Amino acid sequence: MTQPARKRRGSGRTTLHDVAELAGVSAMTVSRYFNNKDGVGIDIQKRISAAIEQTGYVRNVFAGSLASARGRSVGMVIPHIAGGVYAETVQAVTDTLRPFGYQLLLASSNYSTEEEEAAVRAFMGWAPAAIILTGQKRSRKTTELLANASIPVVETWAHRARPQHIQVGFSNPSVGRDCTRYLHERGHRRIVFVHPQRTDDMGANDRASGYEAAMRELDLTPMTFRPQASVLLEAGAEAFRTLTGGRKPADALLFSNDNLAAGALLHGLREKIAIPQACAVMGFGDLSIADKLVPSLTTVRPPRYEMGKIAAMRVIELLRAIEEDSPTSAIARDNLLSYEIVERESA
Amino acid sequence: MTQPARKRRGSGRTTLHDVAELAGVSAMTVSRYFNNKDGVGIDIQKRISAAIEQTGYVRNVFAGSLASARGRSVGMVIPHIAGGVYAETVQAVTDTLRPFGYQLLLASSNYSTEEEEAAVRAFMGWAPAAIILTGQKRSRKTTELLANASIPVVETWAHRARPQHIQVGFSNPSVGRDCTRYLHERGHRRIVFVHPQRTDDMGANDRASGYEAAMRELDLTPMTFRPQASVLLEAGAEAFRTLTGGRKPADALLFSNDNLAAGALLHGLREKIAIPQACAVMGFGDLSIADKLVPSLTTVRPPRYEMGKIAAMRVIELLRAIEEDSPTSAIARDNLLSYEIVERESA
DNA sequence: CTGTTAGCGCCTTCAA
DNA sequence: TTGAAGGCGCTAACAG
Repeated sequence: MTQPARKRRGSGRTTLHDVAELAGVSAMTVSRYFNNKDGVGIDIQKRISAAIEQTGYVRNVFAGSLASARGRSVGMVIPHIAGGVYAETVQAVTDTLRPFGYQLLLASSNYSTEEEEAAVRAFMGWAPAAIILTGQKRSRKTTELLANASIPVVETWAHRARPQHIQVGFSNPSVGRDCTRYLHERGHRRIVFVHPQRTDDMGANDRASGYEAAMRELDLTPMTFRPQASVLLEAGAEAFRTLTGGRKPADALLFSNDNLAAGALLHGLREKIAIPQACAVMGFGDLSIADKLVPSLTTVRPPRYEMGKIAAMRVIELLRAIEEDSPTSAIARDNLLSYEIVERESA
Repeated sequence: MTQPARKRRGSGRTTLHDVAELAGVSAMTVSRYFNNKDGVGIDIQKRISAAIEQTGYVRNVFAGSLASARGRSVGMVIPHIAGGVYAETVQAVTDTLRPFGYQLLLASSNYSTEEEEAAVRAFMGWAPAAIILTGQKRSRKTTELLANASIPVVETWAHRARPQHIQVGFSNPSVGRDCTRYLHERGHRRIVFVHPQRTDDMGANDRASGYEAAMRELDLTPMTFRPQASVLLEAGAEAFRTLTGGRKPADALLFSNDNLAAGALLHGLREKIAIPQACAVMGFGDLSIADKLVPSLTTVRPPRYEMGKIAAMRVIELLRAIEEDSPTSAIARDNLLSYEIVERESA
């Protein structure tokens, strides 16, 4: 018998053609069934859906994406998956994208713009429908890559005056300002801002500048402190010890993050110092520890989940607009979300 | 002029052929350059790499995967991204896979086997090279899907006697047993196991059974308690209050998780009850709060990162073995990792 | 070590 | 509303 010259064996999985054959229609009709059901007769729809059920057919994403030059994924780069800060944003993105059939491609940059660049480069091969990034600091090359890709780009945890991409974030200076006013309203005057030890947390610097502005508006003298200790909790204790001692002790400490603040509360507990009576303590982040400390920590909850959700929604809207060739101008490019001051016992 | 009947415009991006033309070789050679550099002459390699650099070429994953019927991704389903328990495992998987060029496809099941099934089904279209799941409870359909896919499957956070897939986990009964012995060695005799309120945490049940076995071995009477309060922290307080009161108060509480234990510690702090003097407290999970509480919480650290790392490594080994057609029997199918009892102040 | 040929499975385009 | 033809960009199989 004459066998074909050579034959590549396929993946072995059922294909669109198998389903079409079983349903007694052409492959094209089955393809339409998936892409816009409306264009297929009701009776045929039933036959097709039965055939799909029977064969357990799953569409081959590669073939479809190759043919249509359109990916069914959204790439996302976050600084760090563990640690819980960005996990909620990722969760929101997957939650929001799932109903629309987009698959999340996740990569972690480990806080490095080079690793972010590598991740974006790797994404490109997947022809993602859109890319979601974290923060607003990127390498030149990354910016180039994104520009060339000409796909929607959304920055989460970002808030700048002249955004290059769609951005979703909150204002750190406002956080600093609002916290300062919050403390002022409660009668505190000698309010000190405690920096993190590392200076690479841009958000903290922005909160500090908001604090300084607010203090000046209130005719108070801004005072900042940067602990020496490298461990967060120790640094918090150091700040508390240093700033509440001396001749002119602070009456409120505004910490750049919850871990530092936790260190202060812990110090207070061990030394049996009454907080907030001796000195109020306020943090930022609303980490899971915040409401478990004694006293519970007054802090600021950033819109972690909301940022992911809004980012994903803007992506969906934009993709739909592009597909329908409708104007994208109605889609909000600058999404400034609100944070929440969580009033607890420590301030 | 005769124009071609119809022409689809490509994606517009540079293709393998563009690179090949620029380098003065055939497309196939460039393809080989990517897949096994060794099979290409040194001088040609240089020409190719220059051409890639010049054009900024990125391989189209879809075309490659379609042609080779081999995906360059690994699908992973976890119960919950936010919350931090599984985030570290995900981080480990991405960290480990990245050097090998595999892209992570992440999905969250929200603790539902149906959603897990949907995620696995969605993955199938991406022809993942392997799938990593969490836990050992799955729907019939999922098991079928996996069997039909005939790709490596790894279960993390799993430990069963007759594993269907490669599994990476630790023994919850052993945790219960070891904690019990730990408390016994420190002189505690009236040790009570505190269940979570919800009964769907299989791990907790397994730890309880380990506890019960150990107690019997020690000729002690196992006692368990299930709080009524629905909020974890309140439930922990309730357990502490209930179990340390009465005629025969417990002298050690083994909590099924850190949050419950934190509730107990918090209760102790508020009521000025000395822990561990009045009653020792031990948790499970080593959440970030554990070392920030007062007293700091003695607990068990599950190998969160390690599980992800080992899972990814087994995937890599298996894929390599399959590719090289070498036996896969040497690859460990049952990976039992060790946890660590973290001794702190509370027990 | 390098090139040629054909096809992976789907979708775009055109035609009916 | 449905079908036929061909190509998306790459790689397996074969040939040299």
